[in-house]
Amino acid sequence: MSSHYTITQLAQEFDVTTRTIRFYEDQGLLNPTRNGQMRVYSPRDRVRLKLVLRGKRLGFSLSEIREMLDMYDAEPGESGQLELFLAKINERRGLLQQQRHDIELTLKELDDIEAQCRAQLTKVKVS
Amino acid sequence: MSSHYTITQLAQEFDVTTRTIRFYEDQGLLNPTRNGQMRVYSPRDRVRLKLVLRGKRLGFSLSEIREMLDMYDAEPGESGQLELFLAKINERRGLLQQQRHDIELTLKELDDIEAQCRAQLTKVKVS
DNA sequence: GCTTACGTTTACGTAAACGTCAACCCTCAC
DNA sequence: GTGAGGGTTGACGTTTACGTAAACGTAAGC
Repeated sequence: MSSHYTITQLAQEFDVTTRTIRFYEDQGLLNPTRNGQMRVYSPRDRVRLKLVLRGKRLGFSLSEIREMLDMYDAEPGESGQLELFLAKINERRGLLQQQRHDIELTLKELDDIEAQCRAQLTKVKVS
Repeated sequence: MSSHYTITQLAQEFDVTTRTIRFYEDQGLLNPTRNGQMRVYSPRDRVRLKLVLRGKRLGFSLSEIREMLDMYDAEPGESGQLELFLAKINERRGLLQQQRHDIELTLKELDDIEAQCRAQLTKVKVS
């Protein structure tokens, strides 16, 4: 639970290259401070990196991920902004639910395939 | 429930371009027959296209999707092959479960954000 | 004082997944 | 027979998400 991290620490912890981390900074996803010219990452940066990687596992593009990160630390704005923001949230929720549905379908199909496969296996072993 | 489809029919039904469909054929994901030089898609092709698009929504690459498609119509092989195949299935299942977990986390966080947002909204309206 | 290890910037390279022409072929209604 | 609306094959362009190499700074250890 350190209060700051070097780039290689983060790279090792999350199994990405330093290049990748720097690239994410270029894209405005991370904002490390500097000690001289060296990057210093705060726990907040670490969390954001974790969120970025989670987004990637879900197949979102970096710009979509940026949108989501922006949601996490959005300044509470005026009413109109908030309504619009709620809409964005719902849109993303819809996407995620669609994905979850797709996953359920695929998992079921994998079960079917495995069952057939196991049936075949015992058949082969018996013969 | 037609017995065959043209490329534009499929393109319209699934909201992709014909270019995309032809590209998937180049990648060996679809195998339409020909009437003269025109492509003719069978219901099987249609299902495969649907599976491809589902895979895309889950963020899988086309080569990963090809692997999954291969699973669907794998010839029941010999015992060793089958064991290996079962391993592949489990690997993919693991990925999907990880994704599902990621989705659950993200959905929860969206709920939190929305709650905060709504709280802010009533606050703004009251003041 | 030299190497080694880690960091930096700059910049060009690349693989994936298409988009976007161009140039061509059918065929069918007018 | 012509032109409009479908289809076809190249082939080059584009975006995203980094990889990779060059050229350099800095602090640690011998």
